[in-house]
Amino acid sequence: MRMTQLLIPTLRENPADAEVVSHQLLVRAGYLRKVASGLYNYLPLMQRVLKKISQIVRDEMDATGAQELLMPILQPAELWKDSGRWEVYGKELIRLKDRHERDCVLGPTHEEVITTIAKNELASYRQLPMNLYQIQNKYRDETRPRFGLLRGREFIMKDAYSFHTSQEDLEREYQVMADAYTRIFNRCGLETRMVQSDSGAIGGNVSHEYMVLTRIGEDEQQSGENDVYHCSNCDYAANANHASSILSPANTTGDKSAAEVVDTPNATSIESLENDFNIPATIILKSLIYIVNEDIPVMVLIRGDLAVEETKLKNSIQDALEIRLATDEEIKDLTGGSAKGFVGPVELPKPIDVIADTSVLELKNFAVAFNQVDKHLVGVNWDADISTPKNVTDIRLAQVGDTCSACKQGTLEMTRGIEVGNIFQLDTKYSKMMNATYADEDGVEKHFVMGCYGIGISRTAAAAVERYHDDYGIIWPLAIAPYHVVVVPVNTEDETQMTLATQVYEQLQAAGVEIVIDDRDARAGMKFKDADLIGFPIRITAGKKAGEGLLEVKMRDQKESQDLTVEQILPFVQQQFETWKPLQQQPAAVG
RNA sequence: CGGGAUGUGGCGCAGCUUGGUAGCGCACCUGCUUUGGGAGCAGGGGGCCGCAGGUUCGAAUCCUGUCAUCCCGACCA
Repeated sequence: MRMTQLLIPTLRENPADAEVVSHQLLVRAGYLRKVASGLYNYLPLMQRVLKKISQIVRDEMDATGAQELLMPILQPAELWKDSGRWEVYGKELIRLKDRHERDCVLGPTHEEVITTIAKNELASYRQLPMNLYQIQNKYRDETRPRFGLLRGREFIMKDAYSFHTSQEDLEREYQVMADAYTRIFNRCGLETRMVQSDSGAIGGNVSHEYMVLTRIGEDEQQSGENDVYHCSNCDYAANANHASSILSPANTTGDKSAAEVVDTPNATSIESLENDFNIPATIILKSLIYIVNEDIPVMVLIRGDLAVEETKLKNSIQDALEIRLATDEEIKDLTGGSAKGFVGPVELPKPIDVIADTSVLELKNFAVAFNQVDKHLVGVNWDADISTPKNVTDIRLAQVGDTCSACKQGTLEMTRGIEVGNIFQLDTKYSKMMNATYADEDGVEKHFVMGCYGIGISRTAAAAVERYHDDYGIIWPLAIAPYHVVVVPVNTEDETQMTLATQVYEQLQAAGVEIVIDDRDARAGMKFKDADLIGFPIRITAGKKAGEGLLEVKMRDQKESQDLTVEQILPFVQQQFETWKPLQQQPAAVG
């Protein structure tokens, strides 16, 4: 294509409303324009990148035997009421009414629709297993869209759904998908890590996320990244909302002491107890009150130095849709006049359900508040002073340095990553809710065992920019670049340069190379700046040495350039395709 | 949904405190000179100053309301 005919509106300055690098660069380089908060026009360059990524996804999905179809964005509310998610999904679900006042939704995902297809069209075990996928726009009414394409209200996603007769077959397909995902991201040039995760609103048992690893360790500004914990010894990796760990034991030596009351004026925090009253955080029993579904109070017990992981907590409470910390007034009401910092599981006016983290069981001679302001009990022991909690589970946020719960040898480290894919074992959650069944060998109707597998197409593009850029602009991996090559005639009025540039342009184009000729009557500096900003992997310049028949070839990710003749150009470019290897990351085994 | 900020040609911003007929840089159009890292000179076009009320002889500027956008938090594929 000729640059003069392309819509590539580059900007000299960063847009004022873009915070993260991928957003800034995609707007500046002419890929993206905002329509409204969280909604974007994908300009021609962006569309080409999205098509590249989509095609890689299609190739690999098709290679596994999955079949592509397309389901509607606009869906009837009935389906969502059938699955129960009309109530569960919350405000992120975009709901609207049609002219007949019928409730509708814009699909954030398509489990309901696909399960209906299975229900209606798959009648026999002979048709199973089956894996169906689509690449489609998705809608989520984010409370706060931000980070450009990393969290929009509309995004493009590949979503696949598989149907099976058994858990074993689901697990087989799950591994097939895990391997396909690794190949997909490798081909996109992205290093990913598969991590265990919480399955959230999608539901189900086992789930993993694919994270593009970005910065390591630095405490920089957020950019749509998540914390990823991984083991220094084995290949265990998990999202913060799922990571488990083995704690270094607290001080549990010594004889049991007798409990006594101490005055702790104004000790409303763990730090205060530690600093002002010399009570180590590791022997404090921290008590928090959460309100579940705006209704039911729950007391949460955890060791003083640890933090509650709220997703884990929510998952441990049956039917919990929403949880939050109690307000000061609620604390006062529930504890008979106590206040933050002095809440405890003893001497409550009315009993409150208690959920304890596993960390509290081994506490000995510990300190605890008992709903008396400015007082704590110390030297407390389970059973002797307080009955041991019955509802004990892992609800804590893992800490860097904790012992790995998988291999029990390594320690947990943390890195940051952008989630670009996820895979779930749904089991029979949706098929049961929507009563989707098939006839098995005995003629008995059984619920489909299901899996679902997502890849954020638009998010993957943004993640690639986050991962591959420099001060001058984007550095696309060859496989997902909008064009492979840009030819820059330094001076369009110089006939020698233009002739040579045109010759190369036509030759490469004829050979199937995706190429742009920058035929704008502009200064060389501007063309170079734009080429760097846009991120063409290969730049060919027809300049000073055009008279000698030489062109300057430079790779976007390298500093040096070399001079080649017209005859040498095509072999050189073809060599780049051959030597540009997708990452050779090995697929992970699903644990 | 809580806290904070901002809305002025396509983009980035000044002007607002102290009301008086809207300005700068980039981009755009014309001409000339330039042509290897975002050129120079000359000329030119484009703005209901987010929107709606109000105060005033007069409002981008002051007041009220409203909408939108962004940041922090809560939430999250």
